[in-house]
Amino acid sequence: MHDIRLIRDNPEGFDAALAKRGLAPMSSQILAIDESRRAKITAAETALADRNAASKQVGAAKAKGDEAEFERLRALVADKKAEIATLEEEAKAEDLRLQDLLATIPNLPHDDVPLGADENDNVELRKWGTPKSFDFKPKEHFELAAVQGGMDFEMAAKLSGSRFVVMSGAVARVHRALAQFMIDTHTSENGLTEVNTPVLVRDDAMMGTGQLPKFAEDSYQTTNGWWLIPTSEVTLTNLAAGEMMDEASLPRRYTAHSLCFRSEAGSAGRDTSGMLRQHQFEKVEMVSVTRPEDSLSELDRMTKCAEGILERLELPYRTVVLCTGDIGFGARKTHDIEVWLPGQDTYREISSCSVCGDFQARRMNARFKRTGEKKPEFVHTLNGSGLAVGRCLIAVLENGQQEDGSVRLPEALHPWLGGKTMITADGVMA
RNA sequence: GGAGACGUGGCCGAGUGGUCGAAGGCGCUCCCCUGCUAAGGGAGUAGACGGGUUGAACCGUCUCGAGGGUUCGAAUCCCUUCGUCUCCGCCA
Repeated sequence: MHDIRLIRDNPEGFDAALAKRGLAPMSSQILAIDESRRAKITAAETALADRNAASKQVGAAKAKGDEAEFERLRALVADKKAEIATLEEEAKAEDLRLQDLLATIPNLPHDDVPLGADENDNVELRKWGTPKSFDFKPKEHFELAAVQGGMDFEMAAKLSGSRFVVMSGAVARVHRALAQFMIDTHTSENGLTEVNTPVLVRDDAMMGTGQLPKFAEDSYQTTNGWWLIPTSEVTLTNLAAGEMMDEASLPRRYTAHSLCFRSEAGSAGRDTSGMLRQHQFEKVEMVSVTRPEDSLSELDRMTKCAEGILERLELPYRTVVLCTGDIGFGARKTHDIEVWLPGQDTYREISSCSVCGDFQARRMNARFKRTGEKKPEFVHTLNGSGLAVGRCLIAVLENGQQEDGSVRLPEALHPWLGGKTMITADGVMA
C-alpha cells in the first residue's frame, strides 16, 4: 500500500519508479481520484460542521424556551442531514475507489536495484563454493538409486494428483533433519525466535502481506473462506498487524518451519519431474520487523543467515539481486540465493530474501513509537526463506551423489541424523 | 453444532442519552525534591483524515470492534455483522 501523500508530493518520481518495473504511469489517475475524494470530504465536513453548530444551538433554544427558534433550528438540522448523507456517501465511494486502486499497485523498487526487464537482467552479487566435478554424469535427485524407494510420485498421484510426493525411509528422515537443522541454527546461532503458526488464515492476513487482492488464484481457499498460507511469511509478518510496538522491541526476528501451499497456477509444464515444484512443501521462513533506517542492513543480515545454511551444508550457491522487472509485488529489493544442482547442471532458486519497506506495514497497520516521540511510524518488514526444505533436500542428494547411486550426507547434518552419514544405493541410512 | 457473556486510548479499566475524546491506574516523557538498599511531588501523554503551514502552531471532521438505524443529540438504545471468551456437545 502506498502513501498517497508521497504520490501527491512527487507524482513524477512515482511514475518513474513504476516504469522501472515495466508499468505504465498511474499517478494522474490516482491523483484525479484523490482530488475528487478530498473535495467530497471537505464538502461533507463543512456540512457536518454546520449541522453540529446548529445542533448545539438547538439545545440552547430549548433551554431558553424559545419554541420558534427551536423549531427553526430543528428544521435546519433535518435539512442538513439529507445533504450530509449524500456528500458522505460520495466521499466514501471515492475513498474506496482510491484504496482499491492503491491495493493493486506493487511496491516501488529501491534506488539501488538494477534496472531490467526479467530474470535475465538479475545481477550476480557473489558465488560461494565450486560445483563438484563428477567422474560420471550426475543424475537428478529422482533418478538416484538411493532415492528410488523413498520418493514415490505415483503413490502421491494416487492420493492427491500431480505435484505431490510421498517420502519414506531415509529420504523422509533427511528431509526432516534438514528442517530441524535449519531451525536450530537460526535460533541458536542467528538469534531468531522460533514460532509455530497456523497455516489457515483469514482474508486480512493475506491482504496484509499482499497475496490479496491480486493473487488469489495462486493460493488455495477452504470452503469456509480460510486461505492456506503459500508461505509462513504471511503469518509471521502478520504477527505485527495492528500492533503498536516500542522502539526498544525492534528489531523482531522470527523463524518458522511450516507447510506451504501453492496452486502453481500458470506454471503448467514447468519442473514437472521430481519434487522441485510442489503444491505442498515445507519451508523454514525468516521474518524481520525493523525500524525504517535498519531495514536495508537487515536484508544483508537475513541473506547471510540463509547463505550460512548452505555453507554449512557444503552446497555451492550464488546470490543475485533481482532486477526491477523481476522483483515481487511487495518487495523493494530482493536477493535470490540459487543452489547448485549437478543433475540439472545449473543454479536453482532455494531462497528469496526481500525488504518490503513500509509497504506491508501500511497494509496491516503495524507501527512503532520512537522512545520519547509521540508520532507513531510504520515499521519496515522483511522476509526470506531460510531455506526451502524440499529444494534443499534435492540439493543435498544431488551434490552428495556417488557413482554407485549412494549419497554422502554433509557433515553438519550428521548430528540431526543420529550420527548416520549416508544413504546407501539400497536407500538405507548408514 | 447448542447456550451465554464480552469487544473503550500503548496497556488495564470506569462510564447506560447531552456538560465524554472519554474518570482512575499502569507505562512513557519532562520538571522538582531527596540521596542509599530507591522512593516521593508536579505537569504532559490517543489515532486517522481534511484544511493550513510546509517536517510547527492552528482550525475542522471522524473514531469507544465494524456497518446501519432511532434521536435535535449515542460509547451509552435498536438491528446486522465480525471477533474474543466461558459452558455444553463432538473430535484429535
